[in-house]
Amino acid sequence: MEINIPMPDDFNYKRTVRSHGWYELLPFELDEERWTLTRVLEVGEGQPVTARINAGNRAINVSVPRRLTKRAVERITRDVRHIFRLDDDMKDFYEAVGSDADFDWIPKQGAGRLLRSPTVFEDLVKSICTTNCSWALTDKMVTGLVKNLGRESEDGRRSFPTPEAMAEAPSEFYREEVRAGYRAPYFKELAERVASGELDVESWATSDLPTDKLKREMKRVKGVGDYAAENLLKLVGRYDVMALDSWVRAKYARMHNNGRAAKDKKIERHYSRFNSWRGLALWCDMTRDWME
DNA sequence: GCGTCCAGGTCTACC
DNA sequence: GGTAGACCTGGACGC
Repeated sequence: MEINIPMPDDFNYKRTVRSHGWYELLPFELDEERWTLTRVLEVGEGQPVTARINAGNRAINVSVPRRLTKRAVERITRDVRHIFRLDDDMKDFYEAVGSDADFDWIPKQGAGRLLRSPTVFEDLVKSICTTNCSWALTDKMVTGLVKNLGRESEDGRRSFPTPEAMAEAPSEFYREEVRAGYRAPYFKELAERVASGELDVESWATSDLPTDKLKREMKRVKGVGDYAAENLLKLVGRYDVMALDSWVRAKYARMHNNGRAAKDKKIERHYSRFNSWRGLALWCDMTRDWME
């Protein structure tokens, strides 16, 4: 069956899909020729469903291989809206960057929506998987989690594991199968805290806490330091943080500092005129050439 | 084939 | 609050 979800006029499907590396990590898969984004989604009690997503003229088209209940359709619609941030109001951001010659391409192209997972838990686990390793190892760790602990859809693909499924797996599994190394106990502990209800990470998406307090909360999770917390803050819609990592520092050096390393303070100053949008302006600047 | 470095960093102990 | 050293993995690189 097909589900059509209206999209805002300023929404750029391709820019959003390739807004950062998440589209390369299971349970996302991108067909770069057809621009079909495949994603295994949970629909509640029943078996997960493999959704094939593409963009039409005015709506996002979601194709699923079986007829779903009204409740399941509502859940998929909610997830797709969340993943592509269709409800984000980009007006203020576009106004902030639109009058700057180096950034006016952003509103013109409809960039700035960062692809995210259906749950904060998944974004959090994946953020930990990006720390202190190559992208190839991040991919390997996420693949290990999904293939071993995810629930199977009808075509054999798997969903992202729930906190409960991750809590049941022993620490050795994370070390030996997922190849998570020193992160192994962090995954186990995080999953147990979330599954037991002690830690509600989904509330971070709608939290009223100021950014610095929310960041402190996030950093109480083992394995989450400044970079991972700030990356996650961007994914929950807080753009007054930079999330500087070695990739951004190297890219900034190439783009704006004649190939020489720049101090973090200097990078922050470069985008400070965008105030609460500085983190998003930075990321758009760094990834401008991804679609050129 | 082997050793070293480091990648989309974080934790702990110590000052 | 700031910093040094340890920490898993695996690909790239030099020898």
